Amino acid sequence: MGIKDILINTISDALYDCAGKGLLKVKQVPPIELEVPRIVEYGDFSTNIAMILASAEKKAPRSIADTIAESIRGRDTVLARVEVAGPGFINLFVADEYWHNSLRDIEKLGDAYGESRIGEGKRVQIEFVSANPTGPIHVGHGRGAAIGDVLSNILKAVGYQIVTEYYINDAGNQMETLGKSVFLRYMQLLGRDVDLPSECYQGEYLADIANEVIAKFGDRYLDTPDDEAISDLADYAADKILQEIKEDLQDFGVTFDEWFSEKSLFKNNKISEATEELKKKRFIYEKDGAFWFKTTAFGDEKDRVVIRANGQPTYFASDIAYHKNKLERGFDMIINIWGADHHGYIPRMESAIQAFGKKKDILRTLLVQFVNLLRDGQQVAMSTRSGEFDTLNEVVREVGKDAARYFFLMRNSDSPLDFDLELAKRESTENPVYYVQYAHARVSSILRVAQEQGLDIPGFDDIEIDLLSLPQELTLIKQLLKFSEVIEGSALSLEPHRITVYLNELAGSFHGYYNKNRVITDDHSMTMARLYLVKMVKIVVKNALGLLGIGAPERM
RNA sequence: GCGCCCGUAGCUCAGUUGGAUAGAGCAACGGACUUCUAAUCCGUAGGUCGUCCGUUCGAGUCGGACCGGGCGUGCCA
Repeated sequence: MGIKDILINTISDALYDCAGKGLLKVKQVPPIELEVPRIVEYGDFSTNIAMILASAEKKAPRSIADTIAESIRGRDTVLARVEVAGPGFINLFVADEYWHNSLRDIEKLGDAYGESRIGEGKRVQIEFVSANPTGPIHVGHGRGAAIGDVLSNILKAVGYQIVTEYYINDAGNQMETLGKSVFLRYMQLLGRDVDLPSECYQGEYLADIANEVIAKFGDRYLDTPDDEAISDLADYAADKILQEIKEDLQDFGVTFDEWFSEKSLFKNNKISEATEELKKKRFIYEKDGAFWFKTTAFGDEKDRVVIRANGQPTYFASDIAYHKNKLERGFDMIINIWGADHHGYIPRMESAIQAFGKKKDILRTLLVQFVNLLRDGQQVAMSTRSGEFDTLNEVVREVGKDAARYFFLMRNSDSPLDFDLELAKRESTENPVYYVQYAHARVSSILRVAQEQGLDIPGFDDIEIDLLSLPQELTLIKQLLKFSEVIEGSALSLEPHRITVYLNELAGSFHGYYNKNRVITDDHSMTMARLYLVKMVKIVVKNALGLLGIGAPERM
């Protein structure tokens, strides 16, 4: 049981006690809210319960608070002090002893410290990146990749069963365009005088692919019918590009459990199955020669075409079939991580989910705002079309995997991200990723020196825990013990950046403590106590960095 | 026009389910290395939380209007 639950029980018991003695009228205890006050003087936790009860009790909040506080003081609790303050807050000060003893959990759990079971083994599918195999992935995809990857780590840590998935858009118009682009490059390389129209992909990587095709198959596509050549070259290029995408992601520390092909939906008739089902359910109707999904029935602003007048299904049709497939796989939750430019599709997908008879909140969509890549203060243009872009791979090579991941994870995904390449490269105090890693390296160094001096790194039972009584030490301990709660909050809100924010704070506390206090001194008992504390810091920093997929270096 | 996201210190951003005196980093200024890692720390300065109304004991947080920025608003993907 966490400290919050313990305290909620305490308060609840006190309320019943007061009611029993006739001091309060309350019959049913309302939900008790516990907050962590911003100001240390207001205690470790604070409750507004007296203010909530005021109107029902017809008494001043402060007088109710006094009554409750008195009752709490009379009980055997983990509290050192209970105070009534302000308009009627009850401030609770947890005894140092409780915090000290809780360190044992960190030691005992080690690598598993921070994990929990709130996910109850529920099955969650999380789809991210899903970039079209028409070009290398760029930094925008990188942000989605980092967020999706870390989110899945976090959800696993709190007890969900996770399947990560990449949806490959290997069908539809963009494949045609890809094939055509490669074909034209191919012809150019073989000396034919053809232009590459602006609607084609312009990137140089397509010339590389065309060169490969020449090396493998010579000029044979000059004599095959255009349709066939384009189709073959599209397949060839898409495979090749997808391989490169996989490699880029791997270098970035991101792998997927499943690679789901859009083409497979067509092959297995899944598109027509899905649309037929919706027709039967009367969610699809015909108008102007096309078939429309009645998304307005679920609150969308207008109905959407699923099959064009020319008989071709739209991208939306594939997505409906894909999500139907996700539902059939029986997940308890489906998470989509999309670029913010796709926000208009959320009502559409929610409509599809509901049309298949599920609640729309089984689907949770995370919108990731754009990355502004800066180099020397200048914004770098990103467009696959124009051929000018900064690929994820280039960024990872330039700043390293750790810095890239950390930068992508620093901010709420709701906010656009300024990614300054120069800053991320700098090995200095301005660069936040080093700040955190340095904390880990420092702890490691202390432990190393201790061992070199023949000291055994102590366990809980080897030390006098009371010696850790400095305010800075208690702050540090409380922060360490907050870790599980941070992970849970991060999981429930789908906000991985909370981990980076937490890590930054924790590293700050540690650096401050380190600079003011020596761990290894002539005082053997104190040395052992502090070595223990520092070891706990190491565990938490390492676990947190592990969730982020960032290295925890022993030395820097 | 309509829809979604954002607006907090000079800059980049945190801010849990509404709580008491709004936080951090960078930049600026001033300090701390015969010491377990100075990739660090300490201090100073910096704010009408875009504006206005509302909800309430209490609003950066909830609601409405407006202003500013981003992105959507295809029988493209």
